[in-house]
Amino acid sequence: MGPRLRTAPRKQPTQARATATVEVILQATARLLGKDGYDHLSTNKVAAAAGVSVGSLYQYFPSKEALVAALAERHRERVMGLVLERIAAHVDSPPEVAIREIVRGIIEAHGRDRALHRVLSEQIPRIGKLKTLIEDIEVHAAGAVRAWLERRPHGVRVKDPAVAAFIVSHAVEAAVHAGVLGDAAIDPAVLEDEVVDLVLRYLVK
Amino acid sequence: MGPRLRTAPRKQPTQARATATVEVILQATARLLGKDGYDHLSTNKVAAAAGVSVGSLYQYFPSKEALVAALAERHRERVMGLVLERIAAHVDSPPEVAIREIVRGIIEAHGRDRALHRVLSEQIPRIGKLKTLIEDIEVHAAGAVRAWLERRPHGVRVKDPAVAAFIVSHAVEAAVHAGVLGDAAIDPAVLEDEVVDLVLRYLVK
DNA sequence: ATCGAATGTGAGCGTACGCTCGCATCCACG
DNA sequence: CGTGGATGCGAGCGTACGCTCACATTCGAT
Repeated sequence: MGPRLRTAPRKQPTQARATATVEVILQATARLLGKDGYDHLSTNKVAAAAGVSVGSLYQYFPSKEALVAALAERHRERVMGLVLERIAAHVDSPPEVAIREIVRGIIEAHGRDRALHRVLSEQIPRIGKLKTLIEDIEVHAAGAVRAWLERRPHGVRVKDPAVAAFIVSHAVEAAVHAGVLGDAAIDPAVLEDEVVDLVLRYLVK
Repeated sequence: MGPRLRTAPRKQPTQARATATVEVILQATARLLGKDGYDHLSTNKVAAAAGVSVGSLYQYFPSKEALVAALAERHRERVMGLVLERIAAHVDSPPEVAIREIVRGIIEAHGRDRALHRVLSEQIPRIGKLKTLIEDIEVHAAGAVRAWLERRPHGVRVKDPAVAAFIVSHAVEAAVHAGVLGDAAIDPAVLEDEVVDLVLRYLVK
C-alpha cells in the first residue's frame, strides 16, 4: 500500500462506522468539558476518553476549537429550532398567550441538556469563531421578537420595536438562564410566571 | 549568600518597586488578554510583555489563573463599589428616582473601562476561583435589590422579594451589558429609559 | 474473493508551557 | 557604608500538548 496524502484535514464521515466515531468523540468532549473545563481539555485526552486514537480525531476535527464548535453548533440548532418554532406557532395568538408560550419554550429549551448547555455557555465565550455563533443567536432572537412586535400593534405600547426587542430578548434570556441553570435554581413555574409578568408589563399593559 | 527558601509562592509587595512590578504585570495581562484571549495567554508571554522576568511574576502570582483573578477582583471592587454606593444613596428616594439612579449607576459602571470589562466578561473561564467571584457579584447584587424591596412596601407590588430581586438583577445586568458593550451598542440615554421602564413596570406600577 | 477507498491506530517529533532555583541587584536602616 | 532582607533575573528542567505519518483494519462494490 502506498503512502496517503492528507492535505484536507477535515473530512465528512460517510460510512456508519465513521459517524459513530464522530458521535463518541463529541460525547467525550462534552463529558470532559463539563468535568475539567475548556482549558484542561486536550485532543489527546478526548481521544483517550472516547476510546479512539488521536489520529481518528484529527481526521474529523482539525483542532480543539473545532471540536467544541461542532458541539456548540449542534446544540444551538436544537435549541433555536425549538424556540423559533414556538414563536412561529403563536404569531396570531393574543399577547398574553403568545408571551407565555414563548417564555415557556425558552425555559424548556434551557431544561434540555442542562449540563451541556451550562458548560457551553460557561466555556464558549472565549473562543473566536464561536463568538459569532452566539451573536447569531442573539440577533436571530431579537429579530424574531421585533418582527412579532411589528406585526401586532394591538395593545402593544412600544415606541421603538428594535430597542424593545433587544432589551426583552436579553433580559429574558438572562433571567431564564440564571433561573434554570444557576446554582440557586428557581421553580420553573414561578420563573415562568415572573418572566411573563416582566415582559407583559413592559410590552403590553 | 545562602540559598533561599520559597515555600510561600505569593508575596505581598512592600517596597514601591515591587508595587510597580505588580502593576506593570497586571497591565500587560490586560493587554495580552484583549489581544490573544485567555487561552493563548501564558506566564512567559506576560512577563516578556511586561518587561519583567518570569521569576518576578511568580513571586506575586502563583499561576495564570491567579493573574487574571487579581485583574478581575480589582475591577470588580471598582464596579461593585460604584453600584452599591448608588443603591445606598437612594434607600429613601421614591422608587422612580431610586430605580433610575441605580440603573444609571450600572450603565456608568459598564462604561468605565469598557475594554477591560468586555475582555473580562468574555475571556474569564467560569471555573474554579473565577466562577465563585462572578457568583459573588450576582449574589451581592440580588441581595442588595432584595433588601431594597423589603424596606419599601410602598407601592411595590411584589409577591416574593427574593425572586423579584433575582429576576430583576439578572435582567438588568444582561440588558445593560449587551446595550453598552455589545457590537450593536444602544444610545445610553435610550437604554436608561427603557431599562428603567422595564423595572418600574415590573416592580411598582 | 478481490481490491481500492475509507477509516482507525499509536508511537513519537517538535514545541511551548509552567515553574524552579541559584544568583545578582537594590533598598532600608543602623 | 555595611548588612540583610526584599526584589529581580533568566537559563533550563520536566511535562504535556498539538499534530503527523506510516501502517493496519474494515467496508462496499464488483
